[in-house]
Amino acid sequence: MPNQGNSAPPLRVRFSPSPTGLTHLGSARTALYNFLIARKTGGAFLLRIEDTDQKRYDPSAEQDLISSLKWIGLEWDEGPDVGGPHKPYYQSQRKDIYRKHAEELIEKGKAFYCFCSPEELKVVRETQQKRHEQPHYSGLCRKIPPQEAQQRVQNGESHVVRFKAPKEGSITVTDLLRGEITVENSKVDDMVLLKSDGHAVYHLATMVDDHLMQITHVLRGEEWLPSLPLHAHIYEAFGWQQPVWVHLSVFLKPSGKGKMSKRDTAEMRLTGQSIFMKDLAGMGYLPEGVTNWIALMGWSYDDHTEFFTMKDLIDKFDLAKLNPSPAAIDFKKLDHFNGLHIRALAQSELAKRLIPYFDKAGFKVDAAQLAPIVAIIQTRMATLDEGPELAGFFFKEEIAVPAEMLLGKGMTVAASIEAVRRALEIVESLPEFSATKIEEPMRALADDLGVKAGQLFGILRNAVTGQEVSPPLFESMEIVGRKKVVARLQAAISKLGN
RNA sequence: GCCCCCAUCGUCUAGAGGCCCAGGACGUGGCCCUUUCAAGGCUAAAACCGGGGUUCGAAUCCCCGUGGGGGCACCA
Repeated sequence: MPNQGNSAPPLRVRFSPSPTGLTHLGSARTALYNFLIARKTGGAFLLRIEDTDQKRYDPSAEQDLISSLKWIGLEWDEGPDVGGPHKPYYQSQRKDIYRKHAEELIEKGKAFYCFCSPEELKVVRETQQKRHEQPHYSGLCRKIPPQEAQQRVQNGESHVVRFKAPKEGSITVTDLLRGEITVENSKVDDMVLLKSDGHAVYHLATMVDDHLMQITHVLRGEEWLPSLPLHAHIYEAFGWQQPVWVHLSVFLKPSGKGKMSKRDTAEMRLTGQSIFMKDLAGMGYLPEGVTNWIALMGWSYDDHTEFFTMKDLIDKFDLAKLNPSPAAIDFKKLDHFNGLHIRALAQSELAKRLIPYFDKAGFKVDAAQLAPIVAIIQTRMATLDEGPELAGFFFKEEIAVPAEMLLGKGMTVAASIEAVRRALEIVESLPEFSATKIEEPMRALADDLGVKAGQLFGILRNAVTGQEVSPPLFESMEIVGRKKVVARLQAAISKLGN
């Protein structure tokens, strides 16, 4: 659908993760969609760190988060590291703001102080569960007269602030992807807004921040859908206008059965797959490939277009084409997209990105050395770490090739030796050692020997590259260079002779 | 147990009542190209969860069932 002149108004959106572990695919996609719609509409994308749970907050997770988002090319207009008009962007530093808002709600009679201890609460919850009821707050402290509650707070009694959820009637909230959702108010619990340590809980902190930071659209995970009615009530209690709610579907494990558990992710990493951005980067996936892949899990453009650069995505992304149903992750498809983006890379760029992988495999190479090689391996890689597997032989001084690999298909030892010997003669006598100049006499040699070209080339491939599977033979020979080819063929002859 | 969401090939999806005996992509099989492996081209198999409505007509709307997913904390 082409944009008809009067495009969408600029949206203010945010990604607000809680850094408690490594950044995974699901978070990355939520961040990506937020970023895309901000850029698309010329709006703003903010990053806000939800670190009100001091027990779970992990600074290294925050580092991982920032680097993961940057890796796929996301930039934020406001956030912890770049600042902005609504700072601070750490919820732990906004404690006073939340306290003030909690008090405002108490004054309005929309919240109350609760002095129930966690132990008491636990007992109530357990009996409710035994009775097969949805666990909910008993309502005990709701009845305490405000003055008395105020007094107890002033006396230093440990307390929390709870939302006074309406108990009559029902509430209808609208989600962009799912339409109207109506829930009985009796199902909305008196959730804790402010913990006894003075920190706000998500339900308060996020609503307050989204309002204060003038967020127009909330794109968040589907796991928040059950608390949407609560959130709508909180907005109403403050008298604020709600943002547009968009709940993105969750990612399911490859089997499609449930979302990834801690154990699943651990097992997956053992098999060389991972849902963590950090791992994906190390495994040789391109940020372009990963981005393309996750963008299409839950969003689509049309029937034919599947290859997207970030620029394309910004151009084409549209909230209206979001899909509400959960999606199973498929790593085969990642490989496909990654291959597509590897092939779309300029050769010089590919060479540059390949260097660290050769390095890791123990090959000291530079971009100039890699240049001719890239040309013949570019279509042969799904991930960058396949580079050294495919082309490591170019940089080895010696290659060890077992004798049985040097035997031509259906050929005797003697015939194989003869073939290599004759090929060696050609290699040594060629005036110009280039791929095109090598091929012709080698084909003639095969004819002369009475063997198929494939039989001869097979022996030579194994002798020169040490691999059954390699880039094209003659191009490889040219790059390896005459001197080394001669040495490797001589080594093959002596190996066969023993 | 209770609440909510979702439901098209194995997977990601197109489909907003007739364009659909359902299209694309990944994966899988076959063929072509080819010195191996890829890439590329062609091709095949493969789906509207079930039942009721509404309608001249339903993959598309409604209801029920079933299945799947998510949630029920002083975590986010």
